[in-house]
Amino acid sequence: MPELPEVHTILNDLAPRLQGLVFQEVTQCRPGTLNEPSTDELARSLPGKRIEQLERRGKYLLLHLDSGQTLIFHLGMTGRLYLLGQAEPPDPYCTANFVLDDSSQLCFADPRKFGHIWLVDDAASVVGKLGPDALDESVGASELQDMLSLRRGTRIKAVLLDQSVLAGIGNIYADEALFEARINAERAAGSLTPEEVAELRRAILVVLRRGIENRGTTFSDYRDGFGRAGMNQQALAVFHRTGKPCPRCGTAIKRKSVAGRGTHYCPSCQPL
DNA sequence: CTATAAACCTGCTGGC
DNA sequence: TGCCAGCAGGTTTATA
Repeated sequence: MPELPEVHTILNDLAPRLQGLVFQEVTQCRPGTLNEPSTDELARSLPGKRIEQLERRGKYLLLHLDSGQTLIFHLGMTGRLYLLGQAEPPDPYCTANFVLDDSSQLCFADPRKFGHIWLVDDAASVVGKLGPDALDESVGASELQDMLSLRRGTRIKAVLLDQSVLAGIGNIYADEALFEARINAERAAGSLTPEEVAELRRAILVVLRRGIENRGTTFSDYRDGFGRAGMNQQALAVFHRTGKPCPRCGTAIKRKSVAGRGTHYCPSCQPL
């Protein structure tokens, strides 16, 4: 599940390789991905346009073009966006292949087709509703406190997953941040003490930065901008570790559904 | 407002 | 060993 650290890793990989290149051709290898406009239309309008700058907003990757338009990718659950090596065989799940003027190929592959590609005149039409980026250091504990007070009756896990509050946190890093901050996922957002809010803000930054340092979390699908697996799955404390010992106290990690999401936690370190 | 659920999709897991 | 039902999950949309 590509979340902020995974998309950030892809951004870091692709930005130095793509900046300044011109699209030559777009081919569709597999139907079905949710493209707006269609891949056919992308194939008609992208060639000749130059990539000026790459940007990440939450889990979205933006390619700003010299036409003033923005090509935007969201990887959904199983999406990959990577540079295909020269002799590498095509990705069996490739839904769109972007050929650039240095003959490198950018492959968008997505087995479950939850991903999206947009080409828009105004990037805000896609990312305009996002809250501040979860890595934005200008968002401190007091700003987070204000956001939580607006959603004070909602469970804290649901608030963390809400991209209009903070952008970029998904199921993996929500569970990890709540563990790091020793906060139960079912707590009402408004019930957190100022100390807990400050701890949560710190924890969010810690787990996201660690995820980036480890080049993202790969359980099965995620790959970086060169098609390689990440390493952060080895650093996770609770996510996907049901029954295994809590790294802090040794208690067996539990899993339950909170806000409609599989939620992993230490029942001893994160009491309700 | 809040919350839950369904829909999208398909590889994988678990049960029989 | 093999088959199949059901789960997983980001986001949007619909319904309680």
